[in-house]
Amino acid sequence: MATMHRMQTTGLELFYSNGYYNTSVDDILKKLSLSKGAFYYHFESKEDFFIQIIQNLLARKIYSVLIEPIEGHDDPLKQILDCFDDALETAVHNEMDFGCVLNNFLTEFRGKDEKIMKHLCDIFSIWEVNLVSTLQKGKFNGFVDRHVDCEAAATFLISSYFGVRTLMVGVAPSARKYRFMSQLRMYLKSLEPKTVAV
Amino acid sequence: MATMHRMQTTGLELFYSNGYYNTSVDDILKKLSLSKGAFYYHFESKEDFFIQIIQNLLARKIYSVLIEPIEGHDDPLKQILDCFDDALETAVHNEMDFGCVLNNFLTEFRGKDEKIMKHLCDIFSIWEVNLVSTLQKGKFNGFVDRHVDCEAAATFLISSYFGVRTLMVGVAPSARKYRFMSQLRMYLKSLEPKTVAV
DNA sequence: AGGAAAACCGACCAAGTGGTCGGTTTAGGC
DNA sequence: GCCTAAACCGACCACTTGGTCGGTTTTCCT
Repeated sequence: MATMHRMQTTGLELFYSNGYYNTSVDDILKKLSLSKGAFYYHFESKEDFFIQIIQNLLARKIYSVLIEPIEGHDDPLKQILDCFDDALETAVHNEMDFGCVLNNFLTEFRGKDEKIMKHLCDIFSIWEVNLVSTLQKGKFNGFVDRHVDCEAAATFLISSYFGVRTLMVGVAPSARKYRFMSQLRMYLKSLEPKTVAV
Repeated sequence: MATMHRMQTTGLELFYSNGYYNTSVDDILKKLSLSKGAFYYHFESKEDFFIQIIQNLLARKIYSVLIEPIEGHDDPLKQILDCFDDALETAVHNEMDFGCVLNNFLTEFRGKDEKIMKHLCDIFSIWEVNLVSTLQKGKFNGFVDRHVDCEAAATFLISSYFGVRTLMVGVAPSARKYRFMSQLRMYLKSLEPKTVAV
């Protein structure tokens, strides 16, 4: 059981940094000093292996970093700002950053492996739905202007997050983060309820 | 010379839809009914081949779609909005859309091939610099509020564009485009000069 | 027509790929 | 101690990869 978990952890590490197709099963086994036999005893194929990683590790990661910090609080706009800020700050301090895991895998598997794509889209969908409903609740509670199109806002927020994570890899991540956050703050402000004109 | 050009064109096609590492030289040659000999007569390696594609095709494409339509006009905010709208509309109608070419390659080569990364970053940089200077000119001409941080705005715009292109692939591209554009319009509005209070 | 250079062919190579399988080690219940 | 089954080993397989090279065809200039 411990072996299985170790395989998944280093599997995700390598898949994340080298890509799925560019990481061989042997690469993972070499890093763990294990043999082919051990791998195919626990998993029936490389694809199956990756799907289990998605469900066991990726899904939890996305939830704990991008969903859980936002849902269930009163002011969604402030929560979103803080959540993005934390996530980007973590990325800045991670010298082995390769962008948003979900974004990278979505890009890599597009049109190649439908089965894997389905699982990735499921995770993405959970994030999106949560964001939309959090915004709608914020509207109900008076933290978001009632004219705001919550689905549109969620799409825009996710887009910008995916994009900035890609931009931040490598060149001046800290500066890019700072610039991004300043504009995000402006955008979020435009979602706040308009004070009634005198 | 015609052969060389055909190779680059279909090379870009396949690299774009399948990824660089997941596309073999043989794949490209099979589609063109050419042989290994022809390939290695014109190019010294797969890497060299791709670099030439970047310089000959990718650079021009990015310029004609994302740079040229924006620069040189008066109101940069309107130009950006129209430019993004056109680019996204093209993507919506392209049933073989796999996201923004530049974004995908930047993601794929990160940490793998420094030489190629350099060339990709160069193209990216040109786009970024152009966007910043266009915004600054807009500021000078009174189309952009003088308090706007142009570099931050450019980062934010590029981020959101990269991200939405990824989101639009596959699931409901048209709806996603519409939602994105509505929020982009809002954001760009917040960059307009504030009318002086009465 | 002739000849040389440019363009192209395709068999071949070493290195890797995902996956198989017969066999060995290890752990736990009796 | 014994036996079974889970866990693991590593040689092996068919196949693909990027790249080479000796040779053939095309093209074009004189």
